[in-house]
Amino acid sequence: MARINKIKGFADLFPPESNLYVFMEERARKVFPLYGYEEIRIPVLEKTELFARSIGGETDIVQKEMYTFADRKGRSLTLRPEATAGVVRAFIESGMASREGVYKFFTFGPMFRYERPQKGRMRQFHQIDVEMFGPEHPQADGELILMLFNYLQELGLNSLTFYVNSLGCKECRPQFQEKLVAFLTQVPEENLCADCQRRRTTNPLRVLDCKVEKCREVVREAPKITDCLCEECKKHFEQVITILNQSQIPWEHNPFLVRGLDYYQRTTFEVVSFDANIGAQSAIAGGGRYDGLVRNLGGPDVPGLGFACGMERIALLLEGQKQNSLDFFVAIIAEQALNAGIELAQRLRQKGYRGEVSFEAKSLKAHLRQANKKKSRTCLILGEEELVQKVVQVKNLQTGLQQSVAWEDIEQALGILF
RNA sequence: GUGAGUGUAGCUCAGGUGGUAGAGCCCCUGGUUGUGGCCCAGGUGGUCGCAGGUUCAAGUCCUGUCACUCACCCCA
Repeated sequence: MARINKIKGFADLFPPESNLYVFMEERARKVFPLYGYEEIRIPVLEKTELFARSIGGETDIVQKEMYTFADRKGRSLTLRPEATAGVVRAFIESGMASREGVYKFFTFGPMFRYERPQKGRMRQFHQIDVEMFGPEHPQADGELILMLFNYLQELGLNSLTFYVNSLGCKECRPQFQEKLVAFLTQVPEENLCADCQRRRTTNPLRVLDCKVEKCREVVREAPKITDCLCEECKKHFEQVITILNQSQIPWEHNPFLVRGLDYYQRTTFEVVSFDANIGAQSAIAGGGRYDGLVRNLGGPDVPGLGFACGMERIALLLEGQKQNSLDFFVAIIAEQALNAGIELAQRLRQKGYRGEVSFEAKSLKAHLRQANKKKSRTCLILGEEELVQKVVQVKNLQTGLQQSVAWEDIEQALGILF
């Protein structure tokens, strides 16, 4: 029979790799609640319109990257390409948006984008998503970035850079865009790459983070958004910076940081790694403030901000870290001892020890090889003699020391023999 | 959507000019009638991505096709 394989850009995760994901989730559950965030669960599938309206109809995500299907009644549904839209929808739909206060949530799960896969980019990928609603204060932006920093440290990640920028608001951004367009139109065509020649009319902000060298030269002379901010935005940005400085976050102002989703306002940020292992996709997290979004999706005018971490990319940085190991491995060398082995193992598990029992009697040599391979700390040997005397041989696989232990003392012995 | 590269054992890969498949690792067994990791010996395992074509003969040459990888665009 022909085999059926997984579809392009989707992955099966097995140990040891899967352990990295467990680790990231575990640390998220540890760190985020320290700041008052609670975990939520929301659907993976939403009405297509939700994404078109929140992310922006002209963005690449909506234009060419969405997994969109018609359901059995012909309604257009889309697998979420990012989490924020769904969280905002749920926030409004639950009625929470209409009650005042500060709301803090985090969630994680799969996202879907129809792109050509490459290193650090999958069609089904996973994000850890954090959202906060309510505060308009710059301290909220600052603390959010601080929490992200804290979380990444908790994962053991160092040498990261936080790029921070402000995109202005509805008032000042259009003014800046005008200036930028004016500047770009007087640049000789041959000084820009083909993409940017097109972009300077369709999406001028994107020219700012083009990677082509000659474009970057042009951009160096271009007007900077942070020089064109209105008073309010400028003050906001300065206060965010104050928090970043007092928190000793390794941050840099990147005036060319433009995010690909339309809903961002004011603060935006991105965390990048220069680790060789991560490939060309160096951004491991990104986010910002999206003050108009809740209203835009039919809710009240509640400010919001948040970020997402790309788990696949972080996994590349963590690679090979987490290896599961056992506390004991029960080697059964006599058929009659199989059931006693199960019983013994069960008692140890009730004390919190992790271990496995062999389900078939084999040579002791084969068992020890296996125990060693599974990186078990000890091997419990159960054969004919032990069965008769109601004892078990406990061998410490690190030291090689071994001793006979009565069944009723096994829990205690395992504690000592570590 | 664009470009480049790669498909031979579970994994990493050898296989000038065509002559009907190899190594290392892994796994299993034995060397030690019940003692692992090192060493030694042996063993399991392959429709050479798939389909056509050329040829007495194709892993090797030609055509097509599929898959994967990396990069661009863009994003986490």
